[in-house]
Amino acid sequence: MARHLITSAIPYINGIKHLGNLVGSQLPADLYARYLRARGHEVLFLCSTDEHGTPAELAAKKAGKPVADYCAEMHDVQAEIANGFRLSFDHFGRSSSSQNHKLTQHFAGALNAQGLIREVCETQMYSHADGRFLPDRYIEGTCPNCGFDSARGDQCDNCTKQLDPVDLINPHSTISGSTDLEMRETKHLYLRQSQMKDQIEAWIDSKADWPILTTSIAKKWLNDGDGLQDRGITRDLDWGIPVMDGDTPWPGMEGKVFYVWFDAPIEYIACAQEWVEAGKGDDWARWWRTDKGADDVRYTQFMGKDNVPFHTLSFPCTILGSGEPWKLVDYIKSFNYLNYDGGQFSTSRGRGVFMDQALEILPADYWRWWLLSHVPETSDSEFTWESFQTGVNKDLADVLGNFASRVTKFCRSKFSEAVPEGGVRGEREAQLVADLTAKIREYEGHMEAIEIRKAATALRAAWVMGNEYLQEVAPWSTFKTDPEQAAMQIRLALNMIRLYAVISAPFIPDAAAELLEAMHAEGAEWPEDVAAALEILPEGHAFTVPEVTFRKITDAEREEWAERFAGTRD
RNA sequence: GGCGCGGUAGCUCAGUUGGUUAGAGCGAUCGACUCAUAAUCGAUAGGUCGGGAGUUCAAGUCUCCCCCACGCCA
Repeated sequence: MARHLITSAIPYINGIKHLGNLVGSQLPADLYARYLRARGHEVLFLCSTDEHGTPAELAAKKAGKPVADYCAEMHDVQAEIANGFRLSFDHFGRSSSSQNHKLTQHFAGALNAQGLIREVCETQMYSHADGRFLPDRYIEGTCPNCGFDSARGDQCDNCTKQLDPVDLINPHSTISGSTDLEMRETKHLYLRQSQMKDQIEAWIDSKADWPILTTSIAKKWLNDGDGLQDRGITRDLDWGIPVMDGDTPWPGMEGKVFYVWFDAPIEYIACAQEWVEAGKGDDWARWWRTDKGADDVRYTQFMGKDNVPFHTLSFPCTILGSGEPWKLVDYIKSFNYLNYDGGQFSTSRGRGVFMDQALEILPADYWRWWLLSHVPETSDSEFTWESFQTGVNKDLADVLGNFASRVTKFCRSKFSEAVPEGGVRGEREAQLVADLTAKIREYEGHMEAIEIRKAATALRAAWVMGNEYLQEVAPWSTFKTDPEQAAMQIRLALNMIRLYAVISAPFIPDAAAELLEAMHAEGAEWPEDVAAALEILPEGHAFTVPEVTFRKITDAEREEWAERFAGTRD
């Protein structure tokens, strides 16, 4: 038994995420957390909402609400949807929590004490009408290069030229439309990541077992161009964590806040403090402080590839640079993107399926199974309704669900709704136990290595073994000549239903729970000994024929959904 | 333009440190069975492993060049 700290990249607050976001971090993290718990490990699985920054402010403004209220509401919405997908966070926190405020300010102070913060004076576009500095992308004007009239301050979408807001002709604020802009001087804090390049690189190099995707992105940023760059960690905004040097004011930084990328990962730690505050735990430090026991913790992070630089470079700079004994990540599992039917999911164009919509259509397990068995581990993968339909119908309805159905219904009709008595297992049964044992050990190996697709394949193969066995021993035939033989075969098959429920639970927790309930099973201990696990339901043990565990997706539904989600949400 | 991940049977993908006849699932075809959600099980299907060159006794698996897709950066 070990202790595992697991975090999923924290989703941004402004709206409901689509399936691509889900499969890229939260869902695989949940799978891993559930698996480790099932194996008896102590797990702390944390996630939060990432709430600071300009997009949140603008989304709140659009909704006509104070930003704090907006974030509180959206946090609850995201929490409810996460619950709908059965994401088993031990705590779902908020980066705007008081804990994160204090901790972020603490880290800034610690980094400053280590000489890793420098102050930089720079000029930025200020909008009088909006009463604020504008991030480059919120300024538009005519491109000096191609004449495109809606070029953004950071880049022209037409000719792709990189721009500076001052280059734009007739620049205006996209927030208010105002042209009353001026370049103003402002002071900001930079984290001197360049000082830590060697230390970070040595650390990355020591992680030979990380996914190629993770290390290749990290190394690119370490060695590209002039190497690891210092990064601004403050912004001229209202909504965020006020800049402080620990718990004392930072002269000249009044009215400024930390930039989201700085405070967001720190929320991983603050979330553990929130977890304690919420009464769910009593010692966050033993998970996060190596001087308080966290050396025994294995920390695994899950994220999409766009988040890799922050987790391999920026956040480690914060942790290591503080000079304090904070727990550093042990393994980073990163994912490629999930595309939608030939293109990208698009939040702005409403293209693809969003988390709330998915749950309106079908139960969480359908999505969990398909998404996890197609998770973009080695390269981008693609969601199509055809693939989803066949994947769900074949694997869940035909192979697993129908197995439970055929066994329980046969037993009810030939014997009763109780595990039948009599008969003795023979060679074929011993072979089945051996095969299942080998397959389940393989499954465990893939789960421990977080090879999710391979784990799904192994799990499915275990399900198939039940059907193979039934087909071969044909209890419907043996029943006619030797009912005790049939009883033994069905008794074994009934136990297999229970076994399948236990090992499948990390992927499809609701269906697993339903099957366990139908089998009137008590407990769901992991089958360390498969032979023993297949004798847990004894002769005479009553069960209930389960309802259809997985109904099939019809062609009509598939067509309707394909059209409905093609684009333009609301 | 630079960099990164890929380009393997109709589709989705596996293919360890190079080594006997390149694999799985789905789809398709044929067969078996009839307990079950018209479900299941079995067999078959011959893909120049993106293209070219090279290293090697031996390359999908290493080197170089090119093409394509996606992404990141400039």
